[in-house]
Amino acid sequence: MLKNKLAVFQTACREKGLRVTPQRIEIFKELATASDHPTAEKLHQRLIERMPTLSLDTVYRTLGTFSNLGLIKRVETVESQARFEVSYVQHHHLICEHCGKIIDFEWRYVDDAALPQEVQHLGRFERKNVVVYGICQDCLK
Amino acid sequence: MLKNKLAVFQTACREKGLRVTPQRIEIFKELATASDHPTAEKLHQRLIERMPTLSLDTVYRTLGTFSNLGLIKRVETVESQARFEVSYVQHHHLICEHCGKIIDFEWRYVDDAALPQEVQHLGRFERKNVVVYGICQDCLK
DNA sequence: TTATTAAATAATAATTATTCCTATTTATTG
DNA sequence: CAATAAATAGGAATAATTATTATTTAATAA
Repeated sequence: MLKNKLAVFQTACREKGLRVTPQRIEIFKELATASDHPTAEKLHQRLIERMPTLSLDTVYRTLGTFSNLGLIKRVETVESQARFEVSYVQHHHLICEHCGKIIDFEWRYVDDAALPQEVQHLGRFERKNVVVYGICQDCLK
Repeated sequence: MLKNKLAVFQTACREKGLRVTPQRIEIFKELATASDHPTAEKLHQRLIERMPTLSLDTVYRTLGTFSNLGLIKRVETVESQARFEVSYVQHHHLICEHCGKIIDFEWRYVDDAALPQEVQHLGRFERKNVVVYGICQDCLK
């Protein structure tokens, strides 16, 4: 499936006039195969193993570019460090207040719901994002 | 109504063993009467008008204390600067991607909904927070 | 295939946001 | 009013992110 994602990614880059550089490919690949919603710094740490000269700035810059183009998503959290993901299906997040873990979950009930009447005239609001705080199973033990 | 909020606030402080200092009162008051979900920095700017010696650190420290005790809430955004609010009724947020404005709205439909079945065994998750991104009316013009 | 060129990168400096340190002040309690 | 633990101010430190600039490189077209 990664090959698929990569193909989609490369096509998207070309469509938007973005160059397909080795750095961009590796950053995307790393994020696409990660399931822990890593920070820019964490991604950088992982990537320099195979790309020793990759700079942290490039990771930040690239994540910013991708997220502006909608290729990846910034997960909204209450922490100071931003966390990222490559997302294909619409989903929401559980955040453990104890260990900071972020868990994806799907919730069609909300995805399909119309926003309250009074929101309609406040603007054009569409992308719904639910974040649920609590304690994860591991931390409950 | 501010008097009410202040009374509640002072009682809460005493219950939790927090001293009721002028700084804490002013910070709480400022946040309770603000409707723009200000950042720590913005609050500080407003407060030094009437409390010239108030330090930025105190604002940060105090907001942290309040939010740990549940007296105020940190609004989750995708920006680097944290934003705060005093909230009494459960509500959610619309965020304008153009100007950054945050608008509160209520959504009982979601508040009352049970989380999906499969979330049940992932831990104890309760506080639901919906953030909807879009463009506000002002920015649409 | 190679030359051209605008875009992207690496490295480092700079900036922003937030937290820490410590001496001083102050709210609470008796 | 005195004692004291908690809170504050001010500045220094750290963490997260962004900007600067010289160098490299992907894309394009000859």
